[in-house]
Amino acid sequence: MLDFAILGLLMERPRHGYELRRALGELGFWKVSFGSLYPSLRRLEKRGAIKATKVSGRRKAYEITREGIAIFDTLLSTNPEATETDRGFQVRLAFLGHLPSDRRIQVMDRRRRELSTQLKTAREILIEARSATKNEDRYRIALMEHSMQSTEADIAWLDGLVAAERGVASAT
Amino acid sequence: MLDFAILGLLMERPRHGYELRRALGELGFWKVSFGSLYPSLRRLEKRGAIKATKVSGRRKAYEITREGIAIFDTLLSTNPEATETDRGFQVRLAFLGHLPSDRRIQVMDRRRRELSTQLKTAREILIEARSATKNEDRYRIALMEHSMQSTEADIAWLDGLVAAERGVASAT
DNA sequence: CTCCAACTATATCGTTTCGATACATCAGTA
DNA sequence: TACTGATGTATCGAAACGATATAGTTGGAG
Repeated sequence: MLDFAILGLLMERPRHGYELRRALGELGFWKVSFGSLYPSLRRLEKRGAIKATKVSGRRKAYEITREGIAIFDTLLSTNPEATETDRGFQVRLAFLGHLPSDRRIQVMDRRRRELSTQLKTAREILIEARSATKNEDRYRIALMEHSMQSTEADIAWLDGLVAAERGVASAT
Repeated sequence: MLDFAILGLLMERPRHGYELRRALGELGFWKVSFGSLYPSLRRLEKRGAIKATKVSGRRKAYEITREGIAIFDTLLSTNPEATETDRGFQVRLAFLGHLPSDRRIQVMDRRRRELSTQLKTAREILIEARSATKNEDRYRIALMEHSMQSTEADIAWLDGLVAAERGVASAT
C-alpha cells in the first residue's frame, strides 16, 4: 500500500524520504508516519525497486529502478479480487493517470458499485437503529447518518470523475 | 483506541466478540478486523477491565467490570494534547453521550478548530498544486479537491451537532 | 430427513502501520 | 553567539490489518 504509493511518486521524479511523506500528506487522506515511511523505503530498496543516492548532508534521494517500474505497473493494473479499502482505492486513484482511459473507467465503475452496495446496507442498518434508539445513542445515530452522507458524496464525486474521463476519451 | 471503543459498547450491555465487531462496523467508519478485535479483548481481560463468561457452545459474553468503567471514564474525559486522528475523534463522538452537555460542546468545538486549520493549509496546497499541474496529475488534484470538500462537509456537520446540543442544553 | 451451503463465532499468524521519540543539520534572528 | 523552528533520517514497541483455519448452527433443496 505505502510501497505502491511511494513507487507511484517516484515514477515522476526522484525524491527524498521527507518529501515523499509531504507529497503523500498533501493528497489529504493520509498522514504517513515516519515509522511507516522508512521501513517501507528499506523494503523497496531490498527488493531492488528503488535505489538511494546521497545528496548533501544527511539527505538521500531515492529513484525508481527498471525493476521498480515493473512492480509499479503490476500493482497498478492488478485490482484485487476482494473489496479494496478506502485508502487503497484513493492511492490507486492518485496514480490512475498511468492507466489507459478505458481501464480508468473500469476501476472507478467498480468502486462505484462497491460504494452503492455499502450504501444500501448502511441505509437498512440506519432504519433499524433509529427504531431502537434510546436517545443515549443520539451521537451514534448521527455518526451513521454522516457516514452515509459521505458515501453518497463519494459516489457523486466518482460520477463526476467518470463523466470527465469519458469526455476526455471521446474528445480524442 | 479499539480498547476504548469496546469498553464504550460494553457500557451499555454485555456482548460477545463478533457482536462487538458488527456494532463497530455499523457505525460506518471502521471495519475492525479479527486480528485487531481478539487481541484487544485479551488486553482488556488482562487489565481486568472486562470479564468473559461462557454462554453457549463457543460463544463468550464479555461484560465490563468496575475497573473497566473507571478506565472508560478516564479515557473519555481526557482528550489528548495533540491533534486526534479522524478515527480517534469519531470513536470519541460515538460515546459522547456519556459526557455532560457542556463537555460535549467543548470536544466538538475543538475538533472544529482543528479541521478549520487543516482546511486552510489544504486550500493553500491546492492553489499551489493547480498552478504546477502537468495534466498527468489530474487525479491527484481531484483527490485534493475532494478531500477538501469532505473536510468542509465535516465542519458543517459538526456545526449542526453543536447547534443541536446547545438546543437540548437550553431546553433543560 | 439428510446433506450442504451460508452464516455465526473464536482464534492466530506474519506483516504493515502507527505514534512517540531521538537526534542531526541548517536558516534566520535576537 | 545562542536560540528557535523547520527540515531531515532513523528506530522502538505497540496497535491494527488481512488472510486463513476451524468449528458450531441454521435453513432450505433434493
